[in-house]
Amino acid sequence: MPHTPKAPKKSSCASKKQNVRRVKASTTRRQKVNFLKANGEIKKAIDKKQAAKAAQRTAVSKPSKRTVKNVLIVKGSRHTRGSVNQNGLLSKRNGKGKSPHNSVSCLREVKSYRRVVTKKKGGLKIREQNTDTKRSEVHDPNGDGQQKGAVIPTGEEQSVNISSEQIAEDHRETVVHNTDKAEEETVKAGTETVQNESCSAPSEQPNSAFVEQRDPLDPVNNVDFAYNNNTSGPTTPSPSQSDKYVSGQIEEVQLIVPHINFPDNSFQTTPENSMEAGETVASQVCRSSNESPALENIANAPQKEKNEFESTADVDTKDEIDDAEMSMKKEGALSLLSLSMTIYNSTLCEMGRGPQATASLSSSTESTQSSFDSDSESVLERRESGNPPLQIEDIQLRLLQVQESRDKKKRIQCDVCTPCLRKINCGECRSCQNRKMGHQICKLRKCVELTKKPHVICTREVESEANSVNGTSSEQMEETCVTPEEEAHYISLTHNVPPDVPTPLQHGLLPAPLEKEPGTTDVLLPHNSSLTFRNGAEHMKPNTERHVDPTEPHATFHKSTFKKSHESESVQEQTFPLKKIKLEEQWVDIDDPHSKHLETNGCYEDALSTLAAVVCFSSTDRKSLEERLYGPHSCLKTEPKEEPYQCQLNQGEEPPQNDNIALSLPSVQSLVQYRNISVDQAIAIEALTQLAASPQTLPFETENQSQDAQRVTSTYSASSNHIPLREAKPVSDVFSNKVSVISSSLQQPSVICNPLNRPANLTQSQNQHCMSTSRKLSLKDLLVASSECEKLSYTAETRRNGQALCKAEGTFKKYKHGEATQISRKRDEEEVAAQLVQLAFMIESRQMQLSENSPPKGMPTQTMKYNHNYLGQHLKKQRKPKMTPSKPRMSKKKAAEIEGNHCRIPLAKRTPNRKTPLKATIQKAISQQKMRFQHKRSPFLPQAQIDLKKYITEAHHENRQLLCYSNSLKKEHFETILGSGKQNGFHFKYEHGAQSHCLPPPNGLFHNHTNDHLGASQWPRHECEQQMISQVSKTYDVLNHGAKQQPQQAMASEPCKDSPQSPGMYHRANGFNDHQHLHTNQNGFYKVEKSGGVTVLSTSSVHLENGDVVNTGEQTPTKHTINSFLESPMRFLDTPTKNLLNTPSKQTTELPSCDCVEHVIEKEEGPYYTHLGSGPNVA
DNA sequence: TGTAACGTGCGT
DNA sequence: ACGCACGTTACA
Ligand SMILES: [Zn+2]
Ligand SMILES: [Zn+2]
Repeated sequence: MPHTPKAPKKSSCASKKQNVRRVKASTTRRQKVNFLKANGEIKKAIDKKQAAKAAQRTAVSKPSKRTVKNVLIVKGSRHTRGSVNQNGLLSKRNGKGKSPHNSVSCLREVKSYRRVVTKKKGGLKIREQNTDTKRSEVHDPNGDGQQKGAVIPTGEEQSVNISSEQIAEDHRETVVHNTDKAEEETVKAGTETVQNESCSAPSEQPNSAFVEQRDPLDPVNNVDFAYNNNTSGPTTPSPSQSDKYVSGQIEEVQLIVPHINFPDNSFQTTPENSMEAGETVASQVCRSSNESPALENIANAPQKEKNEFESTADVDTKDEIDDAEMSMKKEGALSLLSLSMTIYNSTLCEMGRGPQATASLSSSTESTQSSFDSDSESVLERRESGNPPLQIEDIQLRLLQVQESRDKKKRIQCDVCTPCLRKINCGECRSCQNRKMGHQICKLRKCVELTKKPHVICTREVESEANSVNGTSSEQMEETCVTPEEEAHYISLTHNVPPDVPTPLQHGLLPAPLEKEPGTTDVLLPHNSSLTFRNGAEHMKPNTERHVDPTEPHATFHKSTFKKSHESESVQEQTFPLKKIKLEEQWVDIDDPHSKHLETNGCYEDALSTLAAVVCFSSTDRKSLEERLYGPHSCLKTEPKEEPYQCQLNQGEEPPQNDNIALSLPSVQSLVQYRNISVDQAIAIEALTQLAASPQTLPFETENQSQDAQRVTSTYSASSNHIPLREAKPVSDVFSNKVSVISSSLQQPSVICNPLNRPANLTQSQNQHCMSTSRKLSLKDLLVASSECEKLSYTAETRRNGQALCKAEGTFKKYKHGEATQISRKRDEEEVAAQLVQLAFMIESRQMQLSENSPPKGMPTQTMKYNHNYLGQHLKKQRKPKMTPSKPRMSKKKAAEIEGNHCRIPLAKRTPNRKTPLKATIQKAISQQKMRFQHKRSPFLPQAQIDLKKYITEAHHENRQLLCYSNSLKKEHFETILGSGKQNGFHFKYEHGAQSHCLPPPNGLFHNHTNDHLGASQWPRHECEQQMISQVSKTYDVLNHGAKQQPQQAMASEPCKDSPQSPGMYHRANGFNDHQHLHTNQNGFYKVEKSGGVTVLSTSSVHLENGDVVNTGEQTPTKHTINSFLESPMRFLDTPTKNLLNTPSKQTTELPSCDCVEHVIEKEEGPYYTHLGSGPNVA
């Protein structure tokens, strides 16, 4: 007794409220209003008729609610929704679509049934009475007795009423629903109020029908059957039953449960219920044979009713029920229930009640279902099922669990995506303006994940990622970044993806060498995924499986992988959700060891060797290198290098040679001897030369190699990155952000250039080694001295390269392998040459610096980017690498001079290219064109480069300034570099996610820049300035802004010393902040481009030359600057990035006070490119 | 309990 | 698709 009233009351209350709301809304809105009104009226009428009792009101309210619900589906209170959903589920089972519609349809159907029933039965009065009594009962437990009395006469009703209040409740509910439905019907029909009543009766009708049906069958018998069935449970349901189950398992389940319960509690009633249910089932079955549609309708209707009942009964129960239903449907955990149901049904069917009852049964079933739906628990409790309860309970528990597990409930913001990161409502969007009514978060803040559909997420996410990748828009990247889950999926996908990716690019072109080894393919996979970098690197050889695991993803994943990588980075920055973390963790885990190895072991040489190997050798070599690196870390260092290299060379040469790069030992040896170069260097040189010879193949190879190298390096850097990424956030959000940004930027920009650049870088590194060796500076020494720093830098570069490669790959794939590859090849060649030269310089500079050991500052951009990851961990290390970059810049200058614009242009182009893929295809086209021009130029052979380097190196110090493409640029460089470094970092950190994407063209470039900056800082500012050529692009604004503060400070310290330019630098930086592309000098090109929201930083490492020449003494100031950058960039970035984000405008707002800057800016504005690189390009 | 936001459906 | 409105939920 008490149970019944309570539930209804609750429901009624809720329903009332809902009704009110609904009414309001409905009035304003839709047809519903009409229905509601009609319903309300009808309800009222019914209520009046039904009972003068006050309790009736409640009943009325219920019915009204119900009606509302029925109608409602329209507005549908949640409950109704839930019911609707349930209905929908049921309907879905039946094949119907959405719950609301279904519910509506169900209602209609129900109505029809009712009508039919009423017509058939003709015992409307009784039914009405029943309904009334039921209602009264609902309102008043006492009513039950009345009802019972009333019901009793009907017979079936007796069983129902008598059986228990619970049953009565169920019936009541059903009745009410029926009434409601009837009302609705009346409303719809508009004419037949009587029918409505009759309809109300119809709800009872089922009962009557049951009675009729029952008449033949004794309820007891039914009950017995039910019990038997239940107990026997196993009794195989008739095939028809199975069919039913299939069609509507949930309903059946629900029905079953109630049946079970009923039998337990009330003998007759239970039997009735069971009978009903069984009948319904049977009827359905029977009908199904005859009238499948009708059955469906019926089933739906009952379901709806059930839902309604449930809603009325208890909201909570409803929800649960809904969930349970959902779970039931999905999981089929309810199989037990279904079995019982089937049993019942079968028994019922056997009983022969079937078909007729169907209509009535449907209603009855509905009632039963509804009761069950309302709450299996509540129902159980109410009904107090004895034996069955256990099963039921189990079932319920299962259901609950399922529900819980499946709980639809609200999803929560990912807190990772850019929108989620936004904490301020725009106040302009409709959501903001209409928040009260809309209850929606600011559109700008709406989580990307939430915008996605819940279930499909994985695929969609991947797709989205892929799209984003394709789109290359920073936004997409950011968006894709994404949901942790998605990320996880992505990651997995990415892992899978990489393999795919490699196949097209790597495999297609250079596959042979890499592929030769089985692992290579796997390796490729990691390569493919920029994200995986480290993982890839690490995994590449050893952990191919890991990558393989992900194989799930498809080609599209490549993109996704890139995105993922970005995302992962970004995610990491943002504090990825667990899922993301998981994925990341994998990477990290993988990376970590590498990083450890790298760090712990002076693998630096290995890294170089690996780079060389990568460049020169096939994946196998790489693997060997990796193994060496990882396994014999210590060994890997300088001394062992040669051996491993040799081995690698031998190994690698053989396979790779086949492809393109076969390195000739004699040549290598000759190189070694002739030039006093280490074997590694010689190998690298040869590789470079070969690459130059076979540019086309090179790109792929280079890419592959670069990827590998990146992987390797990435493993180093990545490991650091991964760790930092995780930790980075806590350590410094900026760093992490930067990293992510950087990575993203790198990836995108790198897309075209990176692959080439990387190889170039690698080659450069090798060349550098050679150079260094030639210079007599042993890489080992350098490595040892600056092993960490260099490692970091290299790793960073490699990472960048890897990322870039990944991106590039992705872009290539996306765009068109052929074109991209060709271009990339040309670019690669040119870049490689330039990079080689730069590298040589870098190496030299490093050596110089190493002696000095003050490079860390130099890390600027690259270090910033990569280091960001590291930063927290390894700032110092980064600094050292910085030194190296500075050299490259010098080398670049020299190269530029020697080569002409090749290096520069390629870099510039690269950067633009990178940019282009990301943001604007136009830019890409332009850049590509430029690149093409540049590429046309023959790449520098390593030897030639070395020679050049020698000359250059000799003249470097003297010529450095000269080398500096533009003196003014130099100043700018400092500023830009500093600013860029800082800015980049900041931008990346802050903006990267949203808008700006730093596209570090060549890995080296950024590093170089950073390094240069550092080096510059270290070195005499003058030199730095000279060296530094900053191209200011709109993007610079942000960077500059970011840089402004720190750089200014740092710069102030340095530049002031060096020259008046420094102030200009500051100004510039400030000015640049607005929107400008900073282009660094030959040494390092900084290109910061902002297109819309994306900011791309392309940096060519400033050459050490400056640093080499002097700077050591002054490095400290740069350190400060660097430190300030690292530290302060966050600050700077915040505002600028925010500003940028807010106003991605390409405002060329304030040009730097310095004329130079302005000039640069002007020039740059058009092409974005740096004067050095872009100068020609732009020009 | 109140707020913010998700989920849903409908309408356009 | 987008917006609107509602109901509901998650969270504080
Ligand atoms: Zn808003
Ligand atoms: Zn989000």
